[in-house]
Amino acid sequence: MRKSGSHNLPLPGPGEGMRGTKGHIGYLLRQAHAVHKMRMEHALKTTGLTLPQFSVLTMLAAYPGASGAELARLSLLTPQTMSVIVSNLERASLIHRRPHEEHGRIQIIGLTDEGQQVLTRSKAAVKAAEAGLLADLSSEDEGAVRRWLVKVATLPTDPV
Amino acid sequence: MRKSGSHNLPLPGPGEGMRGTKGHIGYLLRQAHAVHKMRMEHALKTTGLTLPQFSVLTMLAAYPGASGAELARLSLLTPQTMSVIVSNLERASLIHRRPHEEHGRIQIIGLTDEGQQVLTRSKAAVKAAEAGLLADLSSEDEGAVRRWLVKVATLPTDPV
DNA sequence: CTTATATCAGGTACACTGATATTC
DNA sequence: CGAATATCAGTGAACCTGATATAA
Repeated sequence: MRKSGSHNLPLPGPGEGMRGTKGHIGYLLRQAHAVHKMRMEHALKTTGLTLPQFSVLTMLAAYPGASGAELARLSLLTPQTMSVIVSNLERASLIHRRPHEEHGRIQIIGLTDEGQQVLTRSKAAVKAAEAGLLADLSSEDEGAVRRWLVKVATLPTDPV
Repeated sequence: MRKSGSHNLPLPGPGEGMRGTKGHIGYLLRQAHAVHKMRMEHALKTTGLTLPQFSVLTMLAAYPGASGAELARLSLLTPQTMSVIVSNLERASLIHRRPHEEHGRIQIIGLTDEGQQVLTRSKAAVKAAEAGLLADLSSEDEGAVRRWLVKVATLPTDPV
Protein backbone atom coordinates (compact mmCIF):
# COMPACT_ATOMS: atom_id res chain seq x y z
CA MET A 1 0.00 0.00 0.00
CA ARG A 2 1.24 3.41 -0.85
CA LYS A 3 0.04 6.43 1.01
CA SER A 4 -3.68 6.40 0.53
CA GLY A 5 -4.31 8.77 -2.30
CA SER A 6 -3.30 8.51 -5.89
CA HIS A 7 -0.35 6.45 -7.07
CA ASN A 8 1.46 8.22 -9.85
CA LEU A 9 -0.94 10.74 -11.14
CA PRO A 10 1.11 13.60 -12.47
CA LEU A 11 -1.23 14.34 -15.33
CA PRO A 12 -0.26 17.51 -17.05
CA GLY A 13 -2.66 20.15 -15.90
CA PRO A 14 -5.39 21.16 -18.28
CA GLY A 15 -3.58 24.31 -19.25
CA GLU A 16 -0.16 22.88 -19.92
CA GLY A 17 1.42 19.65 -20.95
CA MET A 18 0.14 17.59 -23.82
CA ARG A 19 -2.43 20.25 -24.61
CA GLY A 20 -4.67 18.99 -21.82
CA THR A 21 -8.35 19.01 -22.68
CA LYS A 22 -7.76 20.03 -26.24
CA GLY A 23 -5.27 17.30 -27.05
CA HIS A 24 -5.56 14.76 -29.79
CA ILE A 25 -8.50 12.58 -29.08
CA GLY A 26 -6.29 9.53 -29.47
CA TYR A 27 -4.12 10.81 -26.66
CA LEU A 28 -7.18 11.41 -24.52
CA LEU A 29 -8.41 7.89 -25.20
CA ARG A 30 -5.03 6.51 -24.21
CA GLN A 31 -4.87 8.46 -20.99
CA ALA A 32 -8.45 7.71 -20.03
CA HIS A 33 -7.90 4.04 -20.59
CA ALA A 34 -4.59 4.09 -18.72
CA VAL A 35 -6.11 5.74 -15.68
CA HIS A 36 -9.12 3.46 -15.67
CA LYS A 37 -6.83 0.48 -16.04
CA MET A 38 -4.77 1.63 -13.08
CA ARG A 39 -7.91 1.99 -11.01
CA MET A 40 -9.07 -1.47 -12.01
CA GLU A 41 -5.71 -3.07 -11.34
CA HIS A 42 -5.52 -1.41 -7.99
CA ALA A 43 -8.97 -2.69 -7.10
CA LEU A 44 -8.05 -6.18 -8.30
CA LYS A 45 -4.98 -6.32 -6.10
CA THR A 46 -7.25 -7.30 -3.26
CA THR A 47 -8.17 -10.48 -5.11
CA GLY A 48 -4.87 -11.07 -6.88
CA LEU A 49 -6.21 -11.02 -10.42
CA THR A 50 -4.66 -9.24 -13.33
CA LEU A 51 -6.92 -7.33 -15.66
CA PRO A 52 -6.72 -9.88 -18.50
CA GLN A 53 -7.43 -12.63 -16.00
CA PHE A 54 -10.46 -10.77 -14.68
CA SER A 55 -11.60 -10.26 -18.21
CA VAL A 56 -11.29 -13.95 -19.01
CA LEU A 57 -13.12 -15.03 -15.88
CA THR A 58 -15.89 -12.57 -16.70
CA MET A 59 -16.15 -13.97 -20.19
CA LEU A 60 -16.24 -17.51 -18.88
CA ALA A 61 -19.12 -16.56 -16.62
CA ALA A 62 -20.94 -15.19 -19.64
CA TYR A 63 -19.94 -18.05 -21.95
CA PRO A 64 -19.69 -21.17 -19.81
CA GLY A 65 -17.56 -23.83 -21.42
CA ALA A 66 -15.91 -21.57 -23.93
CA SER A 67 -12.72 -22.80 -25.58
CA GLY A 68 -9.39 -21.07 -25.59
CA ALA A 69 -9.84 -20.13 -29.20
CA GLU A 70 -13.19 -18.55 -28.48
CA LEU A 71 -11.79 -16.58 -25.56
CA ALA A 72 -8.95 -15.39 -27.77
CA ARG A 73 -11.37 -14.08 -30.37
CA LEU A 74 -13.48 -12.33 -27.77
CA SER A 75 -10.40 -10.69 -26.29
CA LEU A 76 -8.79 -9.72 -29.58
CA LEU A 77 -5.78 -11.83 -28.67
CA THR A 78 -3.95 -14.65 -30.39
CA PRO A 79 -4.69 -18.21 -29.26
CA GLN A 80 -1.14 -18.50 -27.98
CA THR A 81 -1.49 -15.49 -25.73
CA MET A 82 -4.81 -16.71 -24.43
CA SER A 83 -3.24 -20.10 -23.79
CA VAL A 84 -0.75 -18.47 -21.43
CA ILE A 85 -3.44 -16.55 -19.55
CA VAL A 86 -5.57 -19.66 -19.28
CA SER A 87 -2.60 -21.66 -18.05
CA ASN A 88 -1.93 -19.12 -15.34
CA LEU A 89 -5.57 -19.23 -14.29
CA GLU A 90 -5.50 -23.01 -14.26
CA ARG A 91 -2.34 -23.00 -12.16
CA ALA A 92 -4.18 -20.78 -9.69
CA SER A 93 -7.05 -23.30 -9.61
CA LEU A 94 -9.53 -20.71 -10.78
CA ILE A 95 -10.55 -22.59 -13.89
CA HIS A 96 -10.48 -26.15 -15.11
CA ARG A 97 -10.02 -27.56 -18.57
CA ARG A 98 -11.77 -30.73 -19.61
CA PRO A 99 -11.05 -32.28 -22.96
CA HIS A 100 -14.18 -32.40 -25.04
CA GLU A 101 -14.03 -36.14 -25.63
CA GLU A 102 -16.51 -36.14 -28.48
CA HIS A 103 -15.39 -33.11 -30.43
CA GLY A 104 -11.71 -33.54 -30.84
CA ARG A 105 -9.10 -31.24 -29.46
CA ILE A 106 -11.35 -28.60 -27.99
CA GLN A 107 -10.81 -27.94 -24.31
CA ILE A 108 -13.90 -26.98 -22.39
CA ILE A 109 -12.97 -24.30 -19.89
CA GLY A 110 -15.02 -23.59 -16.82
CA LEU A 111 -14.81 -21.71 -13.56
CA THR A 112 -13.96 -23.69 -10.48
CA ASP A 113 -15.79 -22.95 -7.27
CA GLU A 114 -12.81 -20.95 -6.16
CA GLY A 115 -12.76 -19.14 -9.49
CA GLN A 116 -16.41 -18.25 -9.11
CA GLN A 117 -15.77 -16.89 -5.63
CA VAL A 118 -12.77 -14.87 -6.75
CA LEU A 119 -14.76 -13.49 -9.66
CA THR A 120 -17.59 -12.46 -7.38
CA ARG A 121 -15.23 -10.73 -5.00
CA SER A 122 -13.37 -9.10 -7.88
CA LYS A 123 -16.56 -7.74 -9.35
CA ALA A 124 -17.41 -6.17 -6.04
CA ALA A 125 -13.93 -4.72 -5.70
CA VAL A 126 -14.14 -3.22 -9.15
CA LYS A 127 -17.60 -1.81 -8.79
CA ALA A 128 -16.57 1.62 -7.54
CA ALA A 129 -14.05 2.08 -10.32
CA GLU A 130 -16.68 1.27 -12.92
CA ALA A 131 -19.28 3.47 -11.29
CA GLY A 132 -16.88 6.39 -11.49
CA LEU A 133 -17.01 6.17 -15.27
CA LEU A 134 -20.68 7.09 -15.34
CA ALA A 135 -20.81 9.48 -12.41
CA ASP A 136 -22.29 12.87 -13.21
CA LEU A 137 -22.98 11.98 -16.80
CA SER A 138 -26.21 13.07 -18.42
CA SER A 139 -28.08 10.42 -20.34
CA GLU A 140 -27.54 12.33 -23.58
CA ASP A 141 -23.80 12.50 -22.99
CA GLU A 142 -23.73 8.87 -21.95
CA GLY A 143 -25.46 7.98 -25.17
CA ALA A 144 -22.97 9.96 -27.21
CA VAL A 145 -20.06 8.36 -25.39
CA ARG A 146 -21.45 4.86 -25.78
CA ARG A 147 -22.12 5.34 -29.46
CA TRP A 148 -18.63 6.69 -29.99
CA LEU A 149 -16.94 3.85 -28.11
CA VAL A 150 -18.89 1.27 -30.05
CA LYS A 151 -18.05 2.99 -33.30
CA VAL A 152 -14.37 3.04 -32.48
CA ALA A 153 -14.43 -0.58 -31.38
CA THR A 154 -16.22 -1.53 -34.58
CA LEU A 155 -13.94 0.31 -36.96
CA PRO A 156 -12.05 -2.00 -39.24
CA THR A 157 -8.54 -2.63 -38.00
CA ASP A 158 -7.07 -2.05 -41.41
CA PRO A 159 -9.27 0.36 -43.27
CA VAL A 160 -6.81 1.97 -45.64
CA MET B 1 1.87 -10.32 -43.61
CA ARG B 2 -1.55 -11.74 -43.16
CA LYS B 3 -4.13 -11.47 -45.85
CA SER B 4 -4.69 -7.80 -46.36
CA GLY B 5 -7.74 -6.93 -44.39
CA SER B 6 -8.30 -6.97 -40.67
CA HIS B 7 -6.04 -8.90 -38.35
CA ASN B 8 -8.05 -10.58 -35.66
CA LEU B 9 -11.27 -8.71 -35.52
CA PRO B 10 -13.89 -11.15 -34.41
CA LEU B 11 -15.80 -8.65 -32.32
CA PRO B 12 -18.94 -10.16 -30.96
CA GLY B 13 -21.75 -8.84 -33.07
CA PRO B 14 -23.80 -6.02 -31.65
CA GLY B 15 -26.63 -8.36 -30.80
CA GLU B 16 -24.71 -11.09 -29.08
CA GLY B 17 -21.55 -11.53 -27.11
CA MET B 18 -20.65 -9.32 -24.18
CA ARG B 19 -23.96 -7.52 -24.54
CA GLY B 20 -22.56 -5.55 -27.47
CA THR B 21 -23.58 -1.92 -27.49
CA LYS B 22 -25.25 -2.09 -24.12
CA GLY B 23 -22.29 -3.58 -22.29
CA HIS B 24 -20.58 -2.12 -19.30
CA ILE B 25 -19.01 1.12 -20.28
CA GLY B 26 -15.71 -0.11 -18.87
CA TYR B 27 -15.81 -2.99 -21.28
CA LEU B 28 -16.58 -0.63 -24.14
CA LEU B 29 -13.67 1.59 -23.15
CA ARG B 30 -11.39 -1.42 -23.10
CA GLN B 31 -12.48 -2.65 -26.48
CA ALA B 32 -12.34 0.78 -28.09
CA HIS B 33 -8.86 1.32 -26.78
CA ALA B 34 -7.75 -2.16 -27.81
CA VAL B 35 -8.96 -1.68 -31.37
CA HIS B 36 -7.45 1.77 -31.64
CA LYS B 37 -4.21 0.45 -30.23
CA MET B 38 -4.16 -2.34 -32.80
CA ARG B 39 -4.72 0.18 -35.56
CA MET B 40 -1.93 2.39 -34.23
CA GLU B 41 0.48 -0.49 -33.84
CA HIS B 42 -0.29 -1.68 -37.31
CA ALA B 43 0.38 1.77 -38.70
CA LEU B 44 3.59 2.03 -36.71
CA LYS B 45 4.91 -1.23 -38.11
CA THR B 46 5.97 0.71 -41.16
CA THR B 47 8.38 2.73 -39.02
CA GLY B 48 9.24 0.05 -36.50
CA LEU B 49 8.11 1.90 -33.40
CA THR B 50 6.11 0.44 -30.56
CA LEU B 51 3.29 2.49 -29.15
CA PRO B 52 5.11 3.43 -25.94
CA GLN B 53 8.12 4.40 -28.02
CA PHE B 54 5.99 6.58 -30.27
CA SER B 55 4.47 8.14 -27.21
CA VAL B 56 7.87 8.92 -25.73
CA LEU B 57 9.19 10.43 -28.93
CA THR B 58 6.08 12.57 -29.18
CA MET B 59 6.58 13.76 -25.63
CA LEU B 60 10.20 14.54 -26.29
CA ALA B 61 9.19 16.66 -29.23
CA ALA B 62 6.83 18.56 -26.97
CA TYR B 63 9.24 18.73 -24.03
CA PRO B 64 12.74 18.93 -25.48
CA GLY B 65 15.39 17.84 -23.02
CA ALA B 66 13.04 16.09 -20.63
CA SER B 67 14.53 13.65 -18.15
CA GLY B 68 13.61 10.02 -17.72
CA ALA B 69 11.81 10.82 -14.50
CA GLU B 70 9.75 13.49 -16.21
CA LEU B 71 8.83 11.16 -19.05
CA ALA B 72 7.82 8.53 -16.53
CA ARG B 73 5.48 10.95 -14.80
CA LEU B 74 3.95 12.08 -18.07
CA SER B 75 3.39 8.48 -19.13
CA LEU B 76 2.06 7.27 -15.80
CA LEU B 77 4.90 4.76 -15.62
CA THR B 78 7.60 4.03 -13.08
CA PRO B 79 11.06 5.46 -13.70
CA GLN B 80 12.40 1.94 -14.10
CA THR B 81 9.97 1.11 -16.85
CA MET B 82 10.68 4.36 -18.61
CA SER B 83 14.37 3.63 -18.31
CA VAL B 84 13.89 0.45 -20.32
CA ILE B 85 11.92 2.19 -23.03
CA VAL B 86 14.46 4.98 -23.22
CA SER B 87 17.28 2.45 -23.42
CA ASN B 88 15.60 0.72 -26.32
CA LEU B 89 15.16 4.04 -28.10
CA GLU B 90 18.77 4.92 -27.45
CA ARG B 91 19.89 1.55 -28.76
CA ALA B 92 17.96 2.34 -31.94
CA SER B 93 19.75 5.70 -32.18
CA LEU B 94 16.49 7.60 -32.06
CA ILE B 95 17.37 9.57 -28.94
CA HIS B 96 20.51 10.63 -27.14
CA ARG B 97 21.17 11.13 -23.46
CA ARG B 98 23.59 13.75 -22.28
CA PRO B 99 24.50 14.01 -18.65
CA HIS B 100 23.49 17.36 -17.28
CA GLU B 101 26.94 18.22 -15.95
CA GLU B 102 25.80 21.08 -13.81
CA HIS B 103 22.68 19.68 -12.25
CA GLY B 104 23.73 16.34 -10.97
CA ARG B 105 22.49 13.00 -12.18
CA ILE B 106 19.81 14.24 -14.52
CA GLN B 107 20.10 12.94 -18.05
CA ILE B 108 18.95 15.32 -20.73
CA ILE B 109 17.15 13.32 -23.40
CA GLY B 110 16.73 14.58 -26.91
CA LEU B 111 15.70 13.36 -30.33
CA THR B 112 18.44 12.54 -32.75
CA ASP B 113 18.06 13.55 -36.37
CA GLU B 114 17.04 10.02 -37.14
CA GLY B 115 14.59 10.07 -34.25
CA GLN B 116 13.06 13.26 -35.58
CA GLN B 117 12.67 11.71 -39.00
CA VAL B 118 11.16 8.53 -37.65
CA LEU B 119 8.75 10.55 -35.53
CA THR B 120 7.67 12.59 -38.53
CA ARG B 121 7.10 9.50 -40.61
CA SER B 122 5.31 7.79 -37.73
CA LYS B 123 2.97 10.70 -37.25
CA ALA B 124 2.05 10.56 -40.91
CA ALA B 125 1.53 6.82 -40.76
CA VAL B 126 -0.73 7.18 -37.77
CA LYS B 127 -2.76 10.03 -39.15
CA ALA B 128 -5.45 7.92 -40.76
CA ALA B 129 -6.00 5.89 -37.63
CA GLU B 130 -6.44 9.03 -35.58
CA ALA B 131 -8.71 10.63 -38.12
CA GLY B 132 -10.98 7.61 -37.93
CA LEU B 133 -11.70 8.44 -34.32
CA LEU B 134 -13.41 11.68 -35.26
CA ALA B 135 -15.03 10.66 -38.51
CA ASP B 136 -18.76 11.27 -38.71
CA LEU B 137 -18.88 12.81 -35.26
CA SER B 138 -21.01 15.86 -34.65
CA SER B 139 -19.37 18.68 -32.78
CA GLU B 140 -21.79 18.22 -29.89
CA ASP B 141 -20.97 14.56 -29.62
CA GLU B 142 -17.29 15.26 -29.95
CA GLY B 143 -17.55 17.72 -27.11
CA ALA B 144 -19.34 15.19 -24.94
CA VAL B 145 -16.77 12.54 -25.73
CA ARG B 146 -13.85 14.85 -25.04
CA ARG B 147 -15.29 16.00 -21.76
CA TRP B 148 -15.91 12.43 -20.70
CA LEU B 149 -12.43 11.27 -21.62
CA VAL B 150 -10.83 14.13 -19.73
CA LYS B 151 -13.02 13.46 -16.73
CA VAL B 152 -12.07 9.79 -16.69
CA ALA B 153 -8.39 10.64 -17.09
CA THR B 154 -8.62 13.14 -14.27
CA LEU B 155 -10.42 10.93 -11.80
CA PRO B 156 -8.35 10.17 -8.75
CA THR B 157 -6.70 6.78 -9.02
CA ASP B 158 -7.76 5.82 -5.54
CA PRO B 159 -10.96 7.65 -4.74
CA VAL B 160 -12.61 5.35 -2.21
C1' DC C 1 -6.89 -31.06 -48.35
C1' DT C 2 -8.62 -27.48 -45.64
C1' DT C 3 -9.91 -25.65 -41.43
C1' DA C 4 -9.94 -25.09 -36.56
C1' DT C 5 -7.85 -26.10 -32.25
C1' DA C 6 -4.21 -26.55 -29.04
C1' DT C 7 0.32 -26.28 -27.75
C1' DC C 8 5.57 -25.99 -27.84
C1' DA C 9 9.53 -23.01 -28.67
C1' DG C 10 11.60 -18.78 -28.86
C1' DG C 11 11.70 -13.98 -28.48
C1' DT C 12 10.68 -9.13 -27.02
C1' DA C 13 8.79 -5.01 -25.02
C1' DC C 14 6.58 -3.64 -20.84
C1' DA C 15 6.00 -3.14 -16.13
C1' DC C 16 6.58 -4.20 -11.50
C1' DT C 17 9.26 -4.33 -6.74
C1' DG C 18 13.55 -3.85 -4.37
C1' DA C 19 18.10 -2.22 -3.74
C1' DT C 20 21.88 0.93 -4.65
C1' DA C 21 24.57 5.03 -5.91
C1' DT C 22 24.61 9.71 -6.73
C1' DT C 23 23.56 14.41 -6.24
C1' DC C 24 21.18 18.48 -4.70
C1' DC D 1 19.63 14.02 6.53
C1' DG D 2 15.97 13.85 3.03
C1' DA D 3 14.31 14.10 -1.73
C1' DA D 4 14.96 13.36 -6.46
C1' DT D 5 17.25 10.94 -10.11
C1' DA D 6 19.17 7.07 -12.41
C1' DT D 7 20.20 2.49 -12.79
C1' DC D 8 21.10 -2.59 -11.69
C1' DA D 9 18.90 -6.98 -10.56
C1' DG D 10 15.24 -10.00 -10.63
C1' DT D 11 10.57 -11.30 -11.69
C1' DG D 12 6.46 -11.77 -14.20
C1' DA D 13 2.25 -11.36 -17.19
C1' DA D 14 1.37 -10.35 -21.84
C1' DC D 15 2.21 -10.23 -26.37
C1' DC D 16 4.03 -11.86 -30.75
C1' DT D 17 5.73 -15.19 -34.86
C1' DG D 18 6.63 -19.76 -36.30
C1' DA D 19 6.21 -24.63 -36.21
C1' DT D 20 3.85 -28.83 -34.99
C1' DA D 21 0.21 -32.22 -33.95
C1' DT D 22 -4.43 -33.45 -33.82
C1' DA D 23 -9.00 -33.72 -35.23
C1' DA D 24 -13.51 -32.28 -37.62
